[in-house]
Amino acid sequence: MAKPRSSEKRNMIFQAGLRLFAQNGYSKTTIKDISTEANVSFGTVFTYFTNKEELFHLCVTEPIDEFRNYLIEPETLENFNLGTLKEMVTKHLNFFLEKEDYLRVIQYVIGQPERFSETMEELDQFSDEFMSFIQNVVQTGMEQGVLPESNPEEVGYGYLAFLMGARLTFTDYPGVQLTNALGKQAYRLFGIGI
Amino acid sequence: MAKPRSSEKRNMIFQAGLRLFAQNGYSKTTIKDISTEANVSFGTVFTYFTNKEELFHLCVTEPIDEFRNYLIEPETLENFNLGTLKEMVTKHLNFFLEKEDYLRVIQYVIGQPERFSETMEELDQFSDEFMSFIQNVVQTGMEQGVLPESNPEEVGYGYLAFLMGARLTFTDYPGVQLTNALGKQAYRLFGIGI
Amino acid sequence: MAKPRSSEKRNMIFQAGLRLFAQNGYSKTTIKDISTEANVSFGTVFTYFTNKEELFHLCVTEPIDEFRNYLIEPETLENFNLGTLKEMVTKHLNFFLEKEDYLRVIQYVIGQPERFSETMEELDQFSDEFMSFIQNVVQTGMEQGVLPESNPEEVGYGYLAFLMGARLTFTDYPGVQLTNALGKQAYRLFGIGI
Amino acid sequence: MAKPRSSEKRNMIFQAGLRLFAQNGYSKTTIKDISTEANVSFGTVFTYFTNKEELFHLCVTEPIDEFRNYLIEPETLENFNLGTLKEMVTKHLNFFLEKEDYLRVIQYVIGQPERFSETMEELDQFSDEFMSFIQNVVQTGMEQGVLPESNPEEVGYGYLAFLMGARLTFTDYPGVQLTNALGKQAYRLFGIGI
DNA sequence: CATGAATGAGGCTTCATTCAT
DNA sequence: AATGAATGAAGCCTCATTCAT
Repeated sequence: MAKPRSSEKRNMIFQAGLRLFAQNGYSKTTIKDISTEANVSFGTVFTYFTNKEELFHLCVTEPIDEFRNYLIEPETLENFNLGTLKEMVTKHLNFFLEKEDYLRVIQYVIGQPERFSETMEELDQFSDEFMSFIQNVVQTGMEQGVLPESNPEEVGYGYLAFLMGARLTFTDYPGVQLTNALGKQAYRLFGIGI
Repeated sequence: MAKPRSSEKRNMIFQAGLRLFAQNGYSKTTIKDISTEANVSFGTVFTYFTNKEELFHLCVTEPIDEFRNYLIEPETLENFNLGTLKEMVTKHLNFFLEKEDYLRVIQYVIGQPERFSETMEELDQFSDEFMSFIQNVVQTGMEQGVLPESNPEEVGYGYLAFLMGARLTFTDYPGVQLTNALGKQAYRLFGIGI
Repeated sequence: MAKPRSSEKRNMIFQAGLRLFAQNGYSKTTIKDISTEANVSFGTVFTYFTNKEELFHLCVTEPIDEFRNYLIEPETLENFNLGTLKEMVTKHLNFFLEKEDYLRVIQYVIGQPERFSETMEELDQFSDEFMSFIQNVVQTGMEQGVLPESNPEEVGYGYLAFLMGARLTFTDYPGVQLTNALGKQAYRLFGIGI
Repeated sequence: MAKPRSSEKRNMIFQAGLRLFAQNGYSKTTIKDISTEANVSFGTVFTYFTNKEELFHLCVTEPIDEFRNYLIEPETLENFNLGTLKEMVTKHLNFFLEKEDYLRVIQYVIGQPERFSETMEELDQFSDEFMSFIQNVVQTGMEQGVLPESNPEEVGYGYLAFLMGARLTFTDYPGVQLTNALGKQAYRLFGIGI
């Protein structure tokens, strides 16, 4: 009963699931919808995923590793200055604004933590890691005199809230323009006036 | 066919609907769940609401007016200084952190705008009003020399994103502590304390 | 619990029921529909009729007596000639073509005899009476040399079938024209060529 | 989404639907009833038919083609005489008396034309074709001196009414006997034996 | 008598999952 | 591995009937 871990078709189904779960939520999305979107027959979905719940869980959790590597860059800490900070912020904002489908399902899960508790746990863990990284950034920035006196925890809270909200709040807006506008505000959260 | 607009039972159902939609989303929430939670029989739900969809739509849109009056205070503009600004921010944060159920359903809708397009429209309209109010606040603050040079639109974007994200991101955290922490960050978005 | 036998409102409800049962059948017609059509409140229907089933049964059976008197005229037998026969046929045809609503519900019941067995019995009884009357007419006509040699039973069968079919088959056609056309055919069933 | 057009099971469901719709009408007949009668699971009905309404519509309209071929025989016109006419009448009567289930649903639809307007249209079309065929028969019969002077349209009306009524009126009667009795009356409608 | 809110049984339909091919 | 017909549990909604006002 072991499901194949990788294959062309599995990926098609996975992407289709991600897209549709993001757009319509869990219950509204049907296996039929997914199979159609993936150009795959109905039964094939069950060849690669045990059931709908597992597919959803994997759509949310599988990409976490990739994103961890992308969003948490130790180099930022090693070689810290205003330039690397701004690069980091831009990277974060772009990611949150571009990975629309993925962020949506994440927000979907976060919005119903009791319902998807198991999935939520894995997200929480990543969220903690990310927050802790940001706090490190703030700490480092303060120590090096690049950032003003701040409470690293508070900055972390605010920054994460800001990033999540950006994705949630501005669905239709053109990306680049928004990145610039929100970028300035993000710097302000770190205490940088420009 | 005309459904009674107000009654003890209607309100029970409404509140139960809001609570459950917030917790489990639209599809997962059943009319049976709602009627049980409201201590009302199954059929009674349909005495007050045409169908599930309408109940959901009303759960999202009916409170808007009340919140408009609460969140958009023209007095803030008439008598503007750092104190009134901080009061406003505190009020906003408290609201976004306390009206948990309501904010969750709003975020649920925003996360699936195509699915709930009609409901989304009414939310968008309110969001525009709110953003425009914030921009007025920034403009007034700048004119009076209370706020530093800023792009009002950018501050509006950032502030709204921040508020929405606050609610979404920190579900379990104790309110007061978080209000303080996030409050400082909110001021920073207006350019205060940088 | 005795229901009032006659009243302005009862009659309104009765007529509305007849009309709607004729148009939409039993199950599709709701008490709400009937009360609305009768300009009466919902609950009032139950003031005059025990339940829906009884209302339907009465809509079909109550008018029978009136129609018996109209359709079965002993005078036709007492003073028989071609003229009275033609008068009778015209009367019958007009009745079957004009009492649209009533004939429709009758045909509705006849079409589902197992479903409305009790109601059907009363209709059957009337149908027997009517058939027997027609056989008498034929017998009398033959004895008086007005009608050709015929099997009275067969004429009765055919004539009733013809009348019922007329009502069923030609819903939209203009009455007078049809009465003339079908009248000639009815005479033929009695063996009269014109 | 495409439903299989033919299969053992589809046919079982179709026949069961026809039988039950004929016996109890549309609303009273449940999908559960049909599936049970067809020895099929509940859900299987929806594998072959989109919904109840479509099943009903098809029960009424699908057999039309077959019956068109059976009831409308051009040969009757090509080789016309009293014998072929009587054969035709017998054929028609047998059909109307034997296809009990099918005729009942037809009459059910005709009795509620507003309710089943789409289905009714297809029936009307066939009815026109049939009537036109009968008129041709009468015209031909007159031209060949086999039938007396008649108004073909009137004969058509009367004959169709007669056939429809035969089925409706005599539900319980033994077929053969009735065919003979009604046969004679049918000839009379064509002006034969008067 | 008149009214209509309250109730819940019952029907249609959807859809995840199974399984034979 | 791939397919899709078969299944039936579960949800929404309708509506006859009751009953308190």
